[in-house]
Amino acid sequence: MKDVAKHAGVSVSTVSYVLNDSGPVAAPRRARVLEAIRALEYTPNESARSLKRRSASTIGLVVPDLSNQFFALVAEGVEREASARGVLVVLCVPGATDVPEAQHAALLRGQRLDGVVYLSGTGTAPREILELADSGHIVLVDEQIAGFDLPSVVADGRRGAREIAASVLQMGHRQLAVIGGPAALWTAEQRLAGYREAFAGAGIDPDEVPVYTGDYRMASGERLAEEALTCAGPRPTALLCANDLMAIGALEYCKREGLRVPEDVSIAGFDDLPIAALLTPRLTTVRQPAAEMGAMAARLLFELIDGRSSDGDEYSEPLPAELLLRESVGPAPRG
Amino acid sequence: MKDVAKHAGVSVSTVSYVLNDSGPVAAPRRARVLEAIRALEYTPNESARSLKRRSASTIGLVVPDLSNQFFALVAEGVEREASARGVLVVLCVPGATDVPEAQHAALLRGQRLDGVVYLSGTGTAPREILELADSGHIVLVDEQIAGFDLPSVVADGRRGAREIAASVLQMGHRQLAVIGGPAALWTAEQRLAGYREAFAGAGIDPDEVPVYTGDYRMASGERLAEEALTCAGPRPTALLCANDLMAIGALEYCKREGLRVPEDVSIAGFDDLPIAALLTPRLTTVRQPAAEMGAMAARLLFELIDGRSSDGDEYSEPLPAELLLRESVGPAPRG
DNA sequence: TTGTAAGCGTTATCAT
DNA sequence: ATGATAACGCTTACAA
Repeated sequence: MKDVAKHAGVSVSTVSYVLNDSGPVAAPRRARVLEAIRALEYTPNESARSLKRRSASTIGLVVPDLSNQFFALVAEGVEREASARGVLVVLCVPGATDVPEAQHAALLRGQRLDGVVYLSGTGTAPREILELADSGHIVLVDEQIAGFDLPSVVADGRRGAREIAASVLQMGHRQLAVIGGPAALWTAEQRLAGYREAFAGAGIDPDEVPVYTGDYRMASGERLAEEALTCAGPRPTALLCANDLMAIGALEYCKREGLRVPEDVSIAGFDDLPIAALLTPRLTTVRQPAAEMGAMAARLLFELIDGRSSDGDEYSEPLPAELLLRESVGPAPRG
Repeated sequence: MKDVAKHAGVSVSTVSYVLNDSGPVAAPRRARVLEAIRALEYTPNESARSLKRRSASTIGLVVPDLSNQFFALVAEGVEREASARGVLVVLCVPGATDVPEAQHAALLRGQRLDGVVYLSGTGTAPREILELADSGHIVLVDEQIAGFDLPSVVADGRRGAREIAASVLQMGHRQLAVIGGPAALWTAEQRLAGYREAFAGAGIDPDEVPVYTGDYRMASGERLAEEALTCAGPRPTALLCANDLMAIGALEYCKREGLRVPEDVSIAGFDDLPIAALLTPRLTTVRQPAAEMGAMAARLLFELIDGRSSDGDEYSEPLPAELLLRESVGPAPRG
C-alpha cells in the first residue's frame, strides 16, 4: 500500500480513502491511485483489514455431516447468501474430526468468525457454543436447543407431519406405526405431535399408535421397520417415518423381506431429500426447503451481526413444508 | 494480551512465548501466565496473528455444487484433514452465486487463504484461478485442466472403467452403448479410454460402439438413454454410463418406458454415490474414494504450502477405484 | 531466562 | 482536500 502511495505520488491515507471511498479525494488523484493499484497488482491485505476493523467478514457453518443432502443443501443456501455479501463461510464438520468442539468455539472468540450458523443434529450443543450465543452471534437451522432460546430458522414440520399422516389415513389405513426421531430433537417432537394431531382428527387414539424411536439414520429405520412389522398383534399397514433416511431404511427392510411397498405396507418419509424421488417406489414425503432455510439463516445472522435486529433474539416464521404424494403410500390393503 | 501480561506480572513476550512455546520460559512463570489466561478468558486475536505470520491458516475449497454427493464427500475429506491441523476451510460454490470467480481469486491474493482445493466440474478454470496456480497454491481433485500442469489428486478411472466394461462384456453383452461425460473433462476421457480398452480386449472394435456424450447430469442420462435405446439398428443390451448421475437418469428412462433393468437392459454407472446402493435395482458401479481423495488433496496442499514438496509440481498416484457388482447389470438377454 | 521495541498492513483521527 | 501518525494485537529480534 505504501508502494501504491509512492507510485501515485500520494499518501497512504489517500490510497485508503480511494479503496473504501471513506474520504474525499479529487478526481485526478483518485485516477492516479487506481492506475497505480492496477500497475502494481496491489491487493489489500485482508488480515490487516480485519485486525483494524475488528470483523473478519467471515461466518462459520457447523453441520454434523455433509453427506446428508439436507445439510448439504442448507450449506449451499448459506454459502449463496454469504458470498452475495462478500462474506466467507468457514465449514466445520465436528463429526468428521476428533477436534474438540471447544476449539471450534475458540475460532469465534478469536475473531476469525463474526457469527455461526449452527446445526448440531443432536439437539444439544457443547457449553462453549452456548456461551457464544450471548457474545457472538449464532443462528440455528431446523432445530432448537432445549433450555435455550436461540434464534433459529425452522420449517413447519408439525403441519407437514399432520398433513402427511392425514393423507395416509385418508387412504384407509388404520393400523399405523410411527418411526420417530430422537426424543431430544425438537423436529422429532414436532413431527410426532403433528402425526398425533392427525390421528386424533381421524378419531384414532394417538396413544394406541405404536411409536418406535430411531436416530434419524438409515440403519435405525431398517431395524425399527423390522420391529414394527414383526411385532405381535395386527401388522401395521403404514409406517410413518420421521425422516427420509429412516424411511429408506424401512424400504430396504421391506425389500429384503420381500414385502411389497405400497401393496403390503405403505411408507412415508420426511425431508424430501433429492434421492426420495428416485427410489422405487418413489417416496411420499414432506419437503423441507433446505436451501431456503440455509439462506434465511444466513440473512438472519447478518442482521444479528449488523445489530440491525428489531430487538433481543430474533426469529423467523416457520417456513412452509410441502406435502409430496408419491408412490410409496397407497391404499390400505383390505383386511 | 497486555492484560494477561500485567495480571501475570510478566511481559507480553513471555505470554507470547507461552502461547506458542516459541521461547524458553521458567515453569512457575508459565503457570502464572496460563492461570492469567484462564482468569481473563483470553483468546488470541487470530487476525493479528495472521497479519504477523503472513499466513491465515485457512484454505479454500471450491466445489461446483454441494448437493452432488461426490463433491460433498470430497468436502468432508478436506475438512477433516484441515481441521486436524487447525486449518480453517472456507467454502466456495461458484455456481450457487453470481459473484464473479475473479472475486474468489482475490481472496487468495488478499492473504485470507493460504491455498485452494479446486474442483471446477467443467475441466476449465477462469484465468484468475490459473494465475493463482503460480503464486498461490492450488490442488485439483479428480480433474485436470487442459493445458496446465497443476497438482491434482485423481482416482484410477481408466482402470475402473476398463474393469466395469470387461465385467459387462463377460456377462455376454455384445451390443453396448456408452453414455459418456463432457468431452472436455479429463475424467470423461479417461473413463471412455478405459471402456475402449475393454472393448478391444474382448475383440470388439471400439469404434463400433456408439458413444453418446452427456454432461454428467441426470437429465442428460435420461435423454441419452432414450436416444441410445430407440435408435435404428440392434438395441443395446447394456448402457455404460460414465457417472452415477447419468446412470440414474438412464434408470429413470427405463422405468418410465417399462424397460426392465437388468432383464431388458443392463446399466452401469461410475462413482458409487451413496445413493447407488439404494436404487432399485442397485447400481453396478465403480467406487471413487471421494472422501479419501479430498483428504489427500488437503494433505498435498499443505505440503505445497509448507514448501515441503520434493520439487516443482507434485502429484499423487491415482487412487484405486473399486468395481462394485450389483443388480443393475445382469446377463445379456438371449438374442 | 526475560523484557523492550520494532514492525506486520490497514484504518481513522487529527492537523494542515 | 490531503497527509502525518497513532493505534489494532500479535511475533520476534535483540538487549539485558
